[in-house]
Amino acid sequence: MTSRTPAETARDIPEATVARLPVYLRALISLIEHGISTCSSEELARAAGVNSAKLRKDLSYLGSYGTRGVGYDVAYLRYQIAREIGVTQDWPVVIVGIGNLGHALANFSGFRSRGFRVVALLDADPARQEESVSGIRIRPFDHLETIVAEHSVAIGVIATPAHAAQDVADHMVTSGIRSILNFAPTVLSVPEGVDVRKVDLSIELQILAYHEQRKTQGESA
Amino acid sequence: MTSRTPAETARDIPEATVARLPVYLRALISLIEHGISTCSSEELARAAGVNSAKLRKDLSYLGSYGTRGVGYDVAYLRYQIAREIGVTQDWPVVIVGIGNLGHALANFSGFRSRGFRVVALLDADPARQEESVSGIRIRPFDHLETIVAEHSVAIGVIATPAHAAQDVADHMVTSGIRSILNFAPTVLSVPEGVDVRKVDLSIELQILAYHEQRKTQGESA
DNA sequence: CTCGGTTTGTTCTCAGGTTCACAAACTCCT
DNA sequence: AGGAGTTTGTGAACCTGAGAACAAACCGAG
Repeated sequence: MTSRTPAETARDIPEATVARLPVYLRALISLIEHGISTCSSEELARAAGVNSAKLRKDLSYLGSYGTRGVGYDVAYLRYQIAREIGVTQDWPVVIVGIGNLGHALANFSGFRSRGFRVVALLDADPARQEESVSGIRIRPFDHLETIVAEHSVAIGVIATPAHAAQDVADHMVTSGIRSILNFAPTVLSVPEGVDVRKVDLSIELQILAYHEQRKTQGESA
Repeated sequence: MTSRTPAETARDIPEATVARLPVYLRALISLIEHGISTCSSEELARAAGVNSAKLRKDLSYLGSYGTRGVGYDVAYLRYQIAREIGVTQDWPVVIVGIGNLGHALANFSGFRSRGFRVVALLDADPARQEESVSGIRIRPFDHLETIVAEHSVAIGVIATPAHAAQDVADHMVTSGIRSILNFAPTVLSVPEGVDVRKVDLSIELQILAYHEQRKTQGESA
């Protein structure tokens, strides 16, 4: 059987699996670019950096898209995962806080090619509102609500300093944004129903430092 | 009274806890800046965005640094966590790939204040080697091995395009680097004993898109 | 010194995620 | 057509992590 109607496909996929689906998607695209049209779970798993059992179990949550004894049709699986994630059409995104990091994000071509379209760059500093980055003019932060309504923006990116982040998040929520990617090194509090994901550069480094310390510990002693 | 010798303190801290220690550290620093010298697990947990039971359990892996009926001495706990993570002294770091993101990372002041010191910026493109970013000149990529040896660099950051990342990682490993923070959207393969952490902007957005899609699904139907 | 109030550290239980291992299902060759 | 060889999908065991709940330990008042 396996998912006759689209509405029945998405059931309850474990969070850990959801976090890996984009990795599989990227691996599949890479395979396509290399002209590979079929692959086994073993091959795809290697390309994605996981083991094959986990890959197969992850895919089994989406449905039964492989063929036993053969493997997976790369293009077909790619479409199915993209559909499951929801990146078959582009999502409009706004970026708030166009400092160093904001610039880098605005210029990042990967967003465009992976299902996202930057519709606006916002900054509270009037001095920055003269500039434009990769063809998009920087606009005043208080245009947020208008822009969100106009473009049906559902996803916001915060790249401001830490002290401004909570205020930006509050405005995003009142404007109707329900998914936030936060690069500011601070804990955001948002109402129920709003998703926040955090990317924190120095935390990642500190985690590495911890392990590094344990490695070198034995030697120096 | 728990952990006489330093060698006995660090035992086997769960990975999930390690990932949260930097968050606690930041919350403690914030409390210090607000002039708070003592706090309960409840207060610290709120500042860190976790629940208090989890916080207490996490801290219990490090030792017994609180006082029942009172709470935690903020400054003392801050030092203990910093020591556990290993950021009481600065770690030298090199950044390879000084494009948009590399620039942003090089300018990011948070590294400096959180236990890391950027000792070199490297790029393979000779055109970029004229520039200097936040006072550090960009040097040719093949200086890597010399720099790593000279400054005892243990941590490397990759901010190159995807196609160059594996080659950079290989060179880092041969130079003696054993911890890598990878911003390039690709899976790195490294020998045993080398840690890689990955930060992938579009994957984070895709995870948000998945949940966003599920939220809006009910409405549009 | 004792008692009430407070907060930590820890134990126990449960949920979620990973890995193993194998039956089911497919292809290809003879 | 049948059998050998592959590869998927999944049931079950195992491991890691989260949360509730409580005993142990501390403070301060009287």
